[in-house]
Amino acid sequence: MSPRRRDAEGTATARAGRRTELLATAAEVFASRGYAATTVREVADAAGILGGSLYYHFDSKESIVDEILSTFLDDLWARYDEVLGAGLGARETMERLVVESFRSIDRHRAAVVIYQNESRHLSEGPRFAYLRESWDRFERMWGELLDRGIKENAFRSDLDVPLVYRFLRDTVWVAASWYRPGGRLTADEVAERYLGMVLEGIRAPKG
Amino acid sequence: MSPRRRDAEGTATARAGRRTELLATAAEVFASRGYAATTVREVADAAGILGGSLYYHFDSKESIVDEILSTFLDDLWARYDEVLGAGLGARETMERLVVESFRSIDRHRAAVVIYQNESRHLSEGPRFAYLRESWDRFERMWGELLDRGIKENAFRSDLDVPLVYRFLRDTVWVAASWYRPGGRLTADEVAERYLGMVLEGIRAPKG
Amino acid sequence: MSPRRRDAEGTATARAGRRTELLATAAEVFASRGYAATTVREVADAAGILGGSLYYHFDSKESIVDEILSTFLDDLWARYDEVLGAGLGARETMERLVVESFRSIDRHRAAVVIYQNESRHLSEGPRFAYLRESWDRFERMWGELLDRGIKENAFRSDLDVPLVYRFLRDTVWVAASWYRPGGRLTADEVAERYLGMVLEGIRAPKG
Amino acid sequence: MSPRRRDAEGTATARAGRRTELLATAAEVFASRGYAATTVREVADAAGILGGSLYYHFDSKESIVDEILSTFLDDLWARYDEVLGAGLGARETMERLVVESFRSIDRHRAAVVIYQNESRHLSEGPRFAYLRESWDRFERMWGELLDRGIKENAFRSDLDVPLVYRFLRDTVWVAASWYRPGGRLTADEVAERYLGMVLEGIRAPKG
DNA sequence: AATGAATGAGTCTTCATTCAT
DNA sequence: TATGAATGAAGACTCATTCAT
Repeated sequence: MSPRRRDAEGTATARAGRRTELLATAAEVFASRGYAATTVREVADAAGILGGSLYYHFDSKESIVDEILSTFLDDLWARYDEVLGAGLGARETMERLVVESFRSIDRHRAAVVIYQNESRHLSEGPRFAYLRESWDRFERMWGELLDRGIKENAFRSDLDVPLVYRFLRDTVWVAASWYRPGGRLTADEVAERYLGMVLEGIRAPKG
Repeated sequence: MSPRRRDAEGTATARAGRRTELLATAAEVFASRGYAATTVREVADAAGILGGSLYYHFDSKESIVDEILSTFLDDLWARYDEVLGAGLGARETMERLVVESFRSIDRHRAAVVIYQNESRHLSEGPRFAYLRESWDRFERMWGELLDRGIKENAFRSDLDVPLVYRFLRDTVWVAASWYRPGGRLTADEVAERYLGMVLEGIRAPKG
Repeated sequence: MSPRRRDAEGTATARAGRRTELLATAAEVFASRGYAATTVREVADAAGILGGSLYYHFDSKESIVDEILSTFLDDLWARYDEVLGAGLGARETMERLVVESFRSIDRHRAAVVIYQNESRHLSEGPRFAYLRESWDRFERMWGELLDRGIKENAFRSDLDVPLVYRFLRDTVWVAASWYRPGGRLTADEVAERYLGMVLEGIRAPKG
Repeated sequence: MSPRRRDAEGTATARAGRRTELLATAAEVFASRGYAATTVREVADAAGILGGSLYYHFDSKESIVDEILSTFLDDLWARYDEVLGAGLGARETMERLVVESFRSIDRHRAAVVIYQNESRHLSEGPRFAYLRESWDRFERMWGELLDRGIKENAFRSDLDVPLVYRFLRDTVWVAASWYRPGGRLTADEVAERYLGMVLEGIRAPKG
């Protein structure tokens, strides 16, 4: 690699790095104060620059959340698609989807919190059509998986699928509101315990 | 009872009725658009009056959410306290708490949504100390209940109590985001299925 | 007329009156400082209210110019249409159009100045399509009138119609930049002298 | 001439050339969007550089218009002064002034548009005193010329001089708003037709 | 009880300008 | 010469709140 090339890459990387940095900062602030209640100035303060300076990097407050959420969802669906394409049985698929979900909470905690709290309101605008689409794919994915699991005798046959889908969906994501990377449990450990609870129930086995 | 008094009471009742009406309207709007993102004017529009007119009934936007949330929590804890005071076993206590929770979603859907979405942010202000208190009572209540249930051999002894507490807590309340009174299932039916899932798990029983 | 009705009308009139007042003030300020260079605050100052208060009456700065210009053009075309519908000869039609133009400068001086200075820029937005339409009608009107006048032998046959059209068009409206209602000459007097100049030329008659 | 000197001159010339280029670009943009409504960034975009880079060449946005307008006016008055110093009769003087005016529109179209649209507002600042002076010289020049023409029996004796002055003044310059160098008519042809109209009028000669 | 008009602080955003590189 | 990142003042607009009627 010539020095020239290294330089050019260095600059491009630096630029992308600054963006990523600002997005991470913004995500943190949006997650903790709420998107609507957060002022652009607060985001800028947290980034150590002035309010107006953010607009050198981003078009608008909205485009900031947009980028935060779409980055998260792109990453998430890439992992999900890998799992779904692996040709596994329903229960193993479900287990791995749950693991990937908790891992994505680990990587994108702030984004997940925003997704959880704001996507319902944001998805009304045309700019956020992808949120609705993601939502729908989610619903289809879990619905089909539960149905398949029942057929494969992996899940109980008396499940109320739409209801279970809702609980699984929400239950995974709300974890973002309390999970702290580097805390007592790793993402994989949380996933394991969560699966234990969901699959086996919490009642003591009859003796 | 003199006619005078009846009049006075009639007026007072009418006034209280109007208040309740306005609170219900406001709760609905706050729930669907988010508290911070909702303008006083939107609430007033939904109530068919002008923005300024709301201030005849309430001191401020904040005092409106305040009243919505405290009404809901007062009612909720009254029911919880009844259950807790009944001297039941851990599992039955848990079952009845879940049932009361879903019933309260049925009665206060909008308030629960607001509680779910905004209480973290709101509870920072001094006016909303009761939200933090309620949160703490919640945590203690479930923690003690789970511990007791394990001792009583009602729940599996290998539960990760803090984790299970979090899942139970969130899992119940997020139901407010999709539950519609008068829908396919009554609150009690949802509670029953939910309990089935949580207690027994979703995995098909072996052999 | 009952007192009730008088009251209602009084209120409606007062409301419309306030709007008209604010529009007149805004037009004056836009005309003297230029639309883009005028701040909403300057308009509000001139009206004796605060900047934000203007938004009780109008949606945006743009909607203010919009209303100023469309009011002026509606009035202008109503008068033009009367003249055009009167079945007069080309020269008399032209004379009366010029008179009506100067009269409209008298009634809508500020609006005409704005129209003159800003319509080119404004008409690019979709909201101001009517400016382009008015412009086109103008062009057609004068083109046809000049052609007809030449056929009727009212105007010289060697006129370069597109060129003359342009001069007539601009020449009339720029008068708004110096005409002051209540000055040395009335609108009708200016029109008369203007017509003398345009029709007969300024060169001394030979012989 | 040493190579060194040639180089230095070459560089100086190149620099001056870049300046001129940028000024032409800026003039075009100011003319089409309006000075106040044009951002420095738009000018830079049109020149293919970044916003901040303009400040290597110019002190401020204001100094750019300043240079555009003063260049134009210097050139214009140099030509006018030649005509005025030639000792011609009033009518020939007037004809040649008009010709020079249209020629200057040909050479400085964008500058003339800016002059026409913005000089009233700009001339309020101290930096643009020369605009007011030019305006005054203009007025005196035309006033004296018309008076002299009447005395010399070149123009009709019943002219309303202040009025005719205004029409001549504006009428010539507004041509900049539609004239396109290289169009159907050359500047001299437009001048000729314009003079025909102004001198002889547009009415068909009697009998 | 409610209206209509206004307030004034604050929000998002723009933009001329600066400056290290 | 030009770039990229930032500044900071100002601009349009919003909105909770007030108050005379």
